[in-house]
Amino acid sequence: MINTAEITDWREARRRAARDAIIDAAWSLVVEEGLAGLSLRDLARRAGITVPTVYAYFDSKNAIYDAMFGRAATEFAERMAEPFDSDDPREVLKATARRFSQFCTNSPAHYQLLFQRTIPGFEPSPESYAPAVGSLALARGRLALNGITEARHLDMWTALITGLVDQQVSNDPGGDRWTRLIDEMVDMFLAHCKSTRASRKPASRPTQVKGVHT
Amino acid sequence: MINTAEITDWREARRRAARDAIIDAAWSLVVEEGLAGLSLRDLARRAGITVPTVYAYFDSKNAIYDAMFGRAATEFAERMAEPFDSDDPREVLKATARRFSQFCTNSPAHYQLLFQRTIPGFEPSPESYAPAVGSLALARGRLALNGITEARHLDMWTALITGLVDQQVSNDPGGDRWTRLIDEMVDMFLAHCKSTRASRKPASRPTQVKGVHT
DNA sequence: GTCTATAGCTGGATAGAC
DNA sequence: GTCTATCCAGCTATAGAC
Repeated sequence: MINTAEITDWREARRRAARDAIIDAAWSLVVEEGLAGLSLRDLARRAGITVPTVYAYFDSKNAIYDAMFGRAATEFAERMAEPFDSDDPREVLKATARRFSQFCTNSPAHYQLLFQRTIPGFEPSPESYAPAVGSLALARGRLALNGITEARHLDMWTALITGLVDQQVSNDPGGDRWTRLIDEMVDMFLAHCKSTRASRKPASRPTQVKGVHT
Repeated sequence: MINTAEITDWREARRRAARDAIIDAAWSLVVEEGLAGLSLRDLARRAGITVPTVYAYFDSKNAIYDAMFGRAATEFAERMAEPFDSDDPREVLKATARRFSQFCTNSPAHYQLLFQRTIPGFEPSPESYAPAVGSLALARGRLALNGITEARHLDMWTALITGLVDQQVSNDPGGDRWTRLIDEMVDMFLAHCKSTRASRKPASRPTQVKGVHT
């Protein structure tokens, strides 16, 4: 005997698989052609379907961007959550920075969609955005292991790392002119935080997280 | 008696003025609507002319981007070259960073065109790019006044400053959550360079400038 | 759900009269 | 040099048959 709930589950699984396949095609296309060059025609062709079929699964192009964002954010969170070889807090921090930069330089398109806001009308939905928040908390914890807890220093950390990545992607794509500076940057940062502990006054006004960070 | 050289000069001045007016309109439009939203129709309307007239002065849309780049690079170079109140090298460096960030946060569109490479088929011509090279030399000189001469440290400097600006523009537009960290960042950077002088081995392989930096 | 066919629009760029 | 008028390519999105 078959109940209706089973049928519903089965249908929803099929539907999700189809959606996933479309997002697969979208990412493979965007990695090759760039984020701006994504068109529904090309996407449909790559996915082996037609444009109206795409619309059977996504309401609009922005809905596709949103699903792409969610996929990328999940992959990013998983990558950053993987365990490290070392237990030394400093090494963990360096490895974190290296992972982040590797993720971004491997695919500038991922970096662009997740961390820069370059697509005109698009903002990620809270659901797609959720995994990124977890990653930020993770980074906060790894900084805390190094005795860094001030909000000001967390902002400095994100600026340091994204600055390296940004220069690398913009001015030396495929190279390592900036990424090879990661270890030195982290050492500099840790030395600074240690030396200024309780010597500078902390940031006075409350800050709010608006974007995705390491 | 009128000679032909005078007539030629006069015509060229007129032509240059007309070109300038079009670039004026282009920038005013881009500052309002964003860099990606520039269309020749809107541009012509804003400039009070028609599309074919635009083509009488520019061969293509990319030629317009190039002229916009040249204008922005010149303004940037002039701004960065203005004298400072203090003679203290450290203060000069901080003021340099503040000026840079102010220029970028005042108009993210300028920042995007000059320092990020987000427009698909566009690369600036050497002529438009020239002023930026001068600014880089200027920054190198100001770092040298602080005893910083290694190429590695110059790259760290550009990463630090653009990182702050990037986070500011992306995640707290209109605010100062990151820009207010400039002084602390510069102090951290100077302390690091001082402490590592002749203690770390210098970067081994030669580096080449591909992009515009501070 | 998937297709063919097409609407409806906006983009860059041009022809040709004046 | 400046216009009117137009071309043509690309885009997102939809109507309607199956």
